[in-house]
Amino acid sequence: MTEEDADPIRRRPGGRAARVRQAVLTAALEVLAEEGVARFGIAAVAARAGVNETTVYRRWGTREKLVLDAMLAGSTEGIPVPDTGDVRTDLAAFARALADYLATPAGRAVARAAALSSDDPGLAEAWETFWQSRLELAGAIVDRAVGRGELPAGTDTGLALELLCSPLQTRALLGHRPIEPDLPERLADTVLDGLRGRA
Amino acid sequence: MTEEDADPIRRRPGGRAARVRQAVLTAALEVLAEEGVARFGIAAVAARAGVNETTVYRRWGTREKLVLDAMLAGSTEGIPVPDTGDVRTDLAAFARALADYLATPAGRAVARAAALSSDDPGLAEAWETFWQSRLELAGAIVDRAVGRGELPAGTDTGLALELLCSPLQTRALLGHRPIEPDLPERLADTVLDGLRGRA
DNA sequence: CACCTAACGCAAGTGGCCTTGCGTTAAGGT
DNA sequence: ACCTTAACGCAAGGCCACTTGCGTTAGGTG
Repeated sequence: MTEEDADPIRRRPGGRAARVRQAVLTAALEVLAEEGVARFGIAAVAARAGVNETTVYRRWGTREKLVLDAMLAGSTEGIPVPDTGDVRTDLAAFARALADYLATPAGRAVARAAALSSDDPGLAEAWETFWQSRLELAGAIVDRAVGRGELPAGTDTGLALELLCSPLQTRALLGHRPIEPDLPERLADTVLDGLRGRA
Repeated sequence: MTEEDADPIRRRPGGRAARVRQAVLTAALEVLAEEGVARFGIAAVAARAGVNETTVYRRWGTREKLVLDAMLAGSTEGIPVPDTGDVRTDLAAFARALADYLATPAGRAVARAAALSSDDPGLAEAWETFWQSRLELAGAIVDRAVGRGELPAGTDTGLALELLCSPLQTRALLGHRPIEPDLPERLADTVLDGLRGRA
């Protein structure tokens, strides 16, 4: 059974609706990157998308839901996950890519938006899946290292990535303090030593 | 020379002004803990403090400044910094205390508020000093360990605390995902091994 | 092609956040 | 005790996010 057939109302995923949706989401990402989360408003998004304000309110309801949907839709291009055959190189490169992304207006906006809307249980769950999918991709770095014997068998992939990424995320969120160029590399080194234990 | 004398306007730190200030700040902390950052409003704070709305707006101006001031004023009681003579015990206890604090409504509110207002340069600087003072206190744990020879001489105190604390902060900020009971201890262990390097 | 209706545009209206002008209260000095 | 004025209360108003009712457009179907 398909879920579309279970829908009591006949939806119209065709032409105009899809066009409007795409225009609004891309406009939302642009406004988010330019104005920031605080000044992010439905009116600006609607104007840029060439769509009436009412339409946006009816389809998404609140700012938070719109931001979330825009993130999910625009998350096709993510942070690249390197695979050079060396854990240290991979982790350092990934940390640097994340740091660079968080330094962009869009990156800052994503982090802020998630922090904002994590009060709502429903939205929090959606963000959870968002982060989860991201972390699973990067988890391949650690898993491959375990397979090659570079890291012990019982290594906690999630803990490793949290140790590597959250310092960067925290600086971007609470942050004021910039990310030094050598920070990603130092993080990767320290985390690796920590995972290997006192060998 | 005292800085009060340099002020061109005669301030009145006495009786009523101080009473109003204290009432508003405590009311702000209460509303912040109960309603969260998103629903935090000047009207609710003024009503609870038994003060007119206008007074709050004139003294603080915006929500962000009020929240920041309330945090700074209420930061006298902070997270205790243990000193048991063992780094691992100290770090684990501190991480647990931080985790417990971030689990409370007030703790969540503090983190969210900081993430929200970090767009404004002036407020970001004020928050920076806030975090800085907190981290310096906890830095004593690492410094003492270096003095005892438990950690190498070149240990980066700031990096150590960031590795220990930011995973917890990130979970509280973006988070949905609860902090497991054993997470603080595992963080302390892994970070310690990382700092000691491949010895 | 003709019909149905989901989805959009338009415009008026609501409520909450924030500002402003003016009169009143009380702190602090003489 | 008296005066000055910082700080507060009150009330009116502006601004902006958000809602709602209704008419119109255009996707989808027989």
